Amino acid sequence: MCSAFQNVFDTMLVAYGSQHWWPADTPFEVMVGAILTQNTAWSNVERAIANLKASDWLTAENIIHADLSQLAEAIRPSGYFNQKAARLQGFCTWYLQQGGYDALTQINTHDLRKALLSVKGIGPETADDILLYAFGRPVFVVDAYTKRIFSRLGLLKGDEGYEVVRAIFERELPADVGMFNEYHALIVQHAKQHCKKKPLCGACCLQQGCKVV
DNA sequence: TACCAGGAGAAAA
DNA sequence: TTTTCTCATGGT
Repeated sequence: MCSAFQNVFDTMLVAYGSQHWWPADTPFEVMVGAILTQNTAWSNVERAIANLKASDWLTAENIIHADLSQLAEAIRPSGYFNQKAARLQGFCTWYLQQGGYDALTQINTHDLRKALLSVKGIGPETADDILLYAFGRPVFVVDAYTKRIFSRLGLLKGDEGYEVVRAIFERELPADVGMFNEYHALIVQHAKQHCKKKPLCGACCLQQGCKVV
């Protein structure tokens, strides 16, 4: 099988190379980063994570015991800091109640996704970031870039909901963790390079080289 | 100055 | 059920 979605992946991989995601040292750091990056540029999240590391607050135990206002101050650069501080503590409370990382790895993907979505502040994209990049589950992460780029390519209508888009990608592609990891990272890289505002800029590899366009 | 960034939840219609 | 509003910093 060689779908249009496979062709887009091949084209971007040739253009940008392997992205080596997620940019984090531990699975727990992936989870924290996934919450902090909601509607926020990653460069701002990096500052917030550096502050957490400097305060030794990059563990679930230390986050829930941190003073909420001090925690908010540490993550201020990532924006929405009051909201995200409360959500980080809420997530970490749930995380420890579940028994931590090793206990969560025992749960099947469907149930783990459902459990993550039950946590306040964890929506579908954040849940899928965590499933794919922290737990290595074959889940396709959909973001605003995904909808924008694939709508312009004519592969999506553009008004589909999150779960519909996710189902399309997971139907069109093999359930391969390595590929899903790379695919989402390449979409982000592509969006940063090109096509932020224009309908498909001249330098866009998907316009010049992709067979589906 | 205005817009956008690796969203989510609550309130309003 | 669908749309709108709120949360907020930092770069362009």
